[in-house]
Amino acid sequence: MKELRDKNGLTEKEFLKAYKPGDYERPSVTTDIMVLGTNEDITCLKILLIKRGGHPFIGHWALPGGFINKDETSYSAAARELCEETGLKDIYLDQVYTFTKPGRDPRTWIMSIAYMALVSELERVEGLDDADDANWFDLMIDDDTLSISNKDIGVDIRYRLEKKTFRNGKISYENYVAEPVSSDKLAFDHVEIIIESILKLKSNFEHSDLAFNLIGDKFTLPDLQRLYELVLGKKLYKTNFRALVASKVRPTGQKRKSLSSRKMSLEYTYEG
Amino acid sequence: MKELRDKNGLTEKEFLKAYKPGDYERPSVTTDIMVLGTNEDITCLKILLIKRGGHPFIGHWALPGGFINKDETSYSAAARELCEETGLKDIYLDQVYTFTKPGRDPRTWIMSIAYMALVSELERVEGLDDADDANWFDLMIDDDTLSISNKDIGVDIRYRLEKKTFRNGKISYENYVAEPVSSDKLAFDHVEIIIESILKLKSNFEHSDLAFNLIGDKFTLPDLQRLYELVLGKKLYKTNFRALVASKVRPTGQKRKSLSSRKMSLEYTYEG
DNA sequence: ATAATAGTGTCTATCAGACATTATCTG
DNA sequence: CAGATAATGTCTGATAGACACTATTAT
Repeated sequence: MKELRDKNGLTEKEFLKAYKPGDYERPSVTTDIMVLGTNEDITCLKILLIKRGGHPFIGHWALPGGFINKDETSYSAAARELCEETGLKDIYLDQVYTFTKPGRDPRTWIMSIAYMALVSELERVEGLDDADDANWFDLMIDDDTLSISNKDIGVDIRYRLEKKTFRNGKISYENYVAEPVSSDKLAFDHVEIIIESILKLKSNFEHSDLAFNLIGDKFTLPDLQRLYELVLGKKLYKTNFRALVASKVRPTGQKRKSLSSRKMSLEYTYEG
Repeated sequence: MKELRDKNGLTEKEFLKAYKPGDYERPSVTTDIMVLGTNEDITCLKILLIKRGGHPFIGHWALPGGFINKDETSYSAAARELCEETGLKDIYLDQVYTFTKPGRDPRTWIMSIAYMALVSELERVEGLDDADDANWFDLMIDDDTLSISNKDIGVDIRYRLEKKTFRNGKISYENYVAEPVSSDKLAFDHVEIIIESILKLKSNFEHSDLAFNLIGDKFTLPDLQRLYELVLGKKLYKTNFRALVASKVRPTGQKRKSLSSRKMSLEYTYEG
């Protein structure tokens, strides 16, 4: 069983020794990372974008990311790029989807493995406000509009969303198609990456502990509830919300002001 | 805004015209497809594997799949490979995860975008039993063992599963690590692909209509329930199950024998 | 002092879990 | 006919949705 030979009479060892990768074309593969946080009072999601300094899409805003090296996984590449470009590390980072449509990058054949990163309020500010061309943007999404804006630098990128139904085997599912309605647009197919990631975040949010990556180590329940309401896009009932998270949190015994309401409230921490 | 020039003074058009992909190394990218079905009486999941005819892993069983071409998406590549290798088309096909660990292919740097395909009993048999080296295997998975076997051809591949906890940001999640316990093993990291895909199938199964891709157009409720029990790995109560699927199915008015029990039962169809 | 928010109590509709009963079918 | 399975009815406990009320807090 060990010394099987192929049609050329080679063992596996001999085959691998002689192996030369073919001459057919190969794609470049990048990671693109959607980094999400919230603003001070948890009223708005924030997304981190980088201004492109070279062609293509020069001057356009894009997701941070970069090419994957031969000796790393896509996860390590995403973590490395994130740290290099923003200083963020040890944060939540998860693979979302791989984008492969030919022509998605006008240069050449480039696939992108999309990741989603979540940062809490406390880590969020660090070293970014004055980074060369990185900036946090308000991200707002509802049933028919996606908007990415930053008043300070006068950027307002808007897409109109249209629901479209796709079939897959015997079942069908809905997805959004984005049409730009502002003169500013995101680079590449990064809108699609953002939409896909947001949908995944929403659908996992209620039944996982993802929320605790978007809030500090110590928090109040009103703040946590604001966060849930912000991501899910709907009001929740206080009592029901507290029952939902009761088993996940533990009171610290302290009190603190809620970030959202500026009122005193009991402080809690995540029971990991 | 249209005629931005980069540091070399080039417009985007000029840049793209002059663009030469760098000389740095690029990975090959394949798709691997986990095709799932069930046996005649819905007592066992079936997985489609192909026997490798060349190095590496010559003689080992592997997921069907192949390289992605420059002019197609990973989805089209998966659909194309599936049709070429098995004749299956117009079936459920969905991206699962992209595997990138260096060394996962002993030849060279190869990433794989994993897909999951679901086929119903009726389409399933078509043209495969005597395909060169493709075969359906019984797939069984529980908390500590994964087994892939086919009595007819005397194959019994087994892995011991160990739960391991990983951290991601502030939260932690569990995953399985597989150790082979049979002399036969799957090619490459295909065990990991199978485990990841099965977990995704299970977690989506209850709250989606995935099930209807694994059963014929017309079916009995007892059969549909067997399918749910098989995938979820637990007994369900008839009444509760019927309440769950009531809104998704419609009686045809006919009767037919259940595949699982061989008793007469009302026939239903999927209300897409 | 007042308006807003925190914390808690409770009522209800819904739904999953769990049996029980009767009808029907196969061998 | 006997044993198994189909179809349906109903009870229970958990939980999400929905308000109400009181205590606290910021301005």
